[in-house]
Amino acid sequence: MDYNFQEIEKKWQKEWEKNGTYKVSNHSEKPHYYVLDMFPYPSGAGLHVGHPLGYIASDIYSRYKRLQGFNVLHPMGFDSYGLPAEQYAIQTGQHPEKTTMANIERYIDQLKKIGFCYDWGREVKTCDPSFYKWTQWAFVKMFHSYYDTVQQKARPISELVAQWEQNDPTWKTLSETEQQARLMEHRIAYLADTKVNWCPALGCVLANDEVSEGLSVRGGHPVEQRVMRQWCLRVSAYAPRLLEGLDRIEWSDSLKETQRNWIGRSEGSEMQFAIKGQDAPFTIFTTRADTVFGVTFMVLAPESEYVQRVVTAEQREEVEAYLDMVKHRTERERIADRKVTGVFTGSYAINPLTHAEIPIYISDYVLSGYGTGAIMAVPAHDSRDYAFAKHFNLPIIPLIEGADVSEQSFDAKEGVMMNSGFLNGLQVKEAIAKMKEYITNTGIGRVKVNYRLRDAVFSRQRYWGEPFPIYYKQGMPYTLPEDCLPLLLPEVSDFKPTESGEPPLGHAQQWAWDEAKQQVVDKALIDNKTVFPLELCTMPGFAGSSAYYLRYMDNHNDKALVAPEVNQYWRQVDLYLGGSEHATGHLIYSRFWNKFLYDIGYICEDEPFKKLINQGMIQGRSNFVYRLIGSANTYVSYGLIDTPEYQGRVQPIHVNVNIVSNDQLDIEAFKAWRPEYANAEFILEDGKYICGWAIEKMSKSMFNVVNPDMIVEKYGADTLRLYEMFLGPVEQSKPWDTNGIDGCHRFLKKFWALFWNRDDEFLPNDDEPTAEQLKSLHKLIKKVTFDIEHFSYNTSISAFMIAVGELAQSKCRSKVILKDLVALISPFAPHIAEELWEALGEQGSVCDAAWPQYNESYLVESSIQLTISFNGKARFQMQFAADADNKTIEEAVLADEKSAKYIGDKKVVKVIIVPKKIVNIVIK
RNA sequence: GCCGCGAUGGUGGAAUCGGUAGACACGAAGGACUUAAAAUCCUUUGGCCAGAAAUGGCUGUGUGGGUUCAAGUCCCACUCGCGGUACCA
Repeated sequence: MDYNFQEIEKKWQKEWEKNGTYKVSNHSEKPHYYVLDMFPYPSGAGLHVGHPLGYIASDIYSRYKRLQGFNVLHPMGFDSYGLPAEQYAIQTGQHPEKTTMANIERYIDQLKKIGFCYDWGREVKTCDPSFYKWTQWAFVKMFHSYYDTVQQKARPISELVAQWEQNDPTWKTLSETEQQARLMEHRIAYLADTKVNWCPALGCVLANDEVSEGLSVRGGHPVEQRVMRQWCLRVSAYAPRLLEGLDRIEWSDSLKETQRNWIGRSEGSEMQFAIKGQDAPFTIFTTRADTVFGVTFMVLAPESEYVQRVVTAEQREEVEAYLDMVKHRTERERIADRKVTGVFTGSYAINPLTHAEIPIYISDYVLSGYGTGAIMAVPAHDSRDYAFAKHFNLPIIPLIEGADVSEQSFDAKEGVMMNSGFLNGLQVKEAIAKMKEYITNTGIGRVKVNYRLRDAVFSRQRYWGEPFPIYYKQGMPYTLPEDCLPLLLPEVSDFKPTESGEPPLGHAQQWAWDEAKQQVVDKALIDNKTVFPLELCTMPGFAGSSAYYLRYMDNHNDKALVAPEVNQYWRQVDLYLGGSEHATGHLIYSRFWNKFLYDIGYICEDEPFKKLINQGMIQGRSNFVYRLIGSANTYVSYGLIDTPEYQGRVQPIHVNVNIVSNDQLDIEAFKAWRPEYANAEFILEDGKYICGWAIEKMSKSMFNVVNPDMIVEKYGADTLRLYEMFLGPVEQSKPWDTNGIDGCHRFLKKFWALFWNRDDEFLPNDDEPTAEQLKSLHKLIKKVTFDIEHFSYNTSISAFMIAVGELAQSKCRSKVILKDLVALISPFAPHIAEELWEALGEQGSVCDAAWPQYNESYLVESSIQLTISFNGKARFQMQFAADADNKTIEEAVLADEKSAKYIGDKKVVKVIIVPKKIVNIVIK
């Protein structure tokens, strides 16, 4: 009987669905384990072979854990709000919901064909009202919370109000609007005028992680800086905890490092500088308190609130012109054109130590959002200050002995101080410490820790996102009552922003009345005599993805995001798989969101993802044909392009990889591919046209996209699963090359052939396996167990190939061996495993089998007789952890406890005989 | 610039704790079966050299040093590639 994968896979996928094999219960005596994939954004292009890589890896782990006896939660869902669906809607007028739902259906269809063990009953969609109700709910909670910096946690803002009512006499004198304004400065979700990344092409603001080098990550449109009134999340308050939490989770070092850099902790000092002729000083932040003696000027950020205070009448015009210029420069222009600019304010500061008068400048190299937006400039020891000083001809005072600052600054924190009063002679690090102590004692300043992490801008001027559950009264925002949630996304007449520049929801005036009145006013929870405007922005993409992992635990619950007892059972994601591109976006926001929910007591773990694996990218392998330059339609085979005849005379052109096999072009398919190639002529080598190749991103424009459906059709899901894992380590990026897939397919055929021969005879028998066969099996069990735990699936598959080869060779068909082998392979190739499990007469699904255990005693060599003959030339040296001098081998082995392993009553030590052999010696 | 990661045959990769480098697979070459093709099976396959052969020798993990009886693996310096970040004081 041949291996009919199409029939087998269809059969078992149907069986699993019918029997609810992958349904997971929230109540179980078994230990829990939660394996999660980063849920996909369902794009119109469907899945390509790169997408399932991580899903397959996590599926194998889930199935393995299940066989190990865990109750495994392994869900899938869709991140279905976002820009591409909306852009498509603007272009075509199709409702984003319609295209999104169609895309999701296609994704589910494609995913189901690969045989994942998802519990589809737990599917979530971020655009589903039953889901975004909880996104809105969390936002309302954030609105009504503040961050208590003493307790280092979020608390209800009502506590703050209570405090003020008791201790702050001015509080009661404030009007309601004034009180609201004051509270707004403390809320975790707050409305503020902030400098934002405005992308005119998208008509929308973007978060810092959505911008790269002055261009939007999606679409690559220019981004400019603008001050706008926006919703923000006080992520920065969590910076210390986001940093500290990294030490308690099992993520890759590189990812933790990326987050550490993004959070950007820096320890320094805040210091006050008096302004000549004014009473109030201003404050700067520095990490180099030791360099105060070398300060020769001060610099303010253009947006600094100090600017207006220090500008003198005669400098005003010049300053205004500069501020205007800075304002109109886009982020991209600033990055591209990094020449020194700035302007003198006319004022002078007083150096608190030398009492020298130093000029105050304004320049855009100082950022308003970091520190205090003002710096003391030490040109001798900071390269940016140095460039500025050279440009404006300001003095440069070296402070470190031996540092030559005639050509460039000396930025390193090392050397011996000079020109620095009481710091002279100290090492830089000592000087920093001493100066910190000095400024603290004298009250000039204080020690301060700064973070680079900014608050997240949370408004998007878009249609396809979660509406804010917010209405406005006298210009101040108020939340809708919780029982009005979800506030549904309305229908609109147009998905573009309104002409007045308002977000698309401005088109939904009618809805705002009908629905909101229905939901809010009718409940008489707010003044129904007045008509209140609703917030027209929607939430950003990361809103829906920030807590979705909690919703999977309890996705049908309409009373809570997740019931407390359910949350206490699953607790957190044990293993999370996804791309590292989310390092500074989703993976920060999720941690923040989770910590917030933890603070207010809704969930029991303060880190969402215990262990995280970043799967690598699957790159495309493009193929090329080489057109002879000057010819209309003649193509030269790859092997000839460097011959003298054609060298330098050909032009590579991408060709669809699906009409190329092992780099050999299917000439007829090529002619049929596009009309312009119908009359193509070829200069062949050995009668074949060979294509060149290159590794590039997998994309439509390179014609190198490979669709998993096609692979499943041709080779089966089990082959696809095996091959994706066989390509290399999960965490590594690697190119997809369909050529190699035959090897994995052949392996499954050979595996099948252990059970059935050509004459439909069932081969497994009841023979007792030999010691040799048991040893091979147990070696395999040990290896595969180890490999899965270390996500080293590719080497497991190699081990399977060897094992199956050995069995085929040895004619061993013992059911004892085969049964364990089927169980071992089942996480990798579940369909064929189910079929063979059934054929072996085993009860139930192989998904419920027990993971085979290995027995060390099968693995040990019984004993070795070691005979060493000395030929006078070779050098032998016995190396033991114990001192081996003047001992016989036996004595040395007995003495060696450091390298010893005990298996049963046998002692095994490692003996190294130089030069090359290693022998395990066993002594009873 | 700074931070992180990496570099092994024609290709993807293996070598898990410093111990026979190149497992496993693809591709290639040769052969068997076949009218033929597909499928399947067998042999060879890092490079160089010697040998009729069995086999033996040399060389070899980006470059240059070092530690060690022993280095792809550890240390130092460098080159190249990938990813992140960028006036963060």
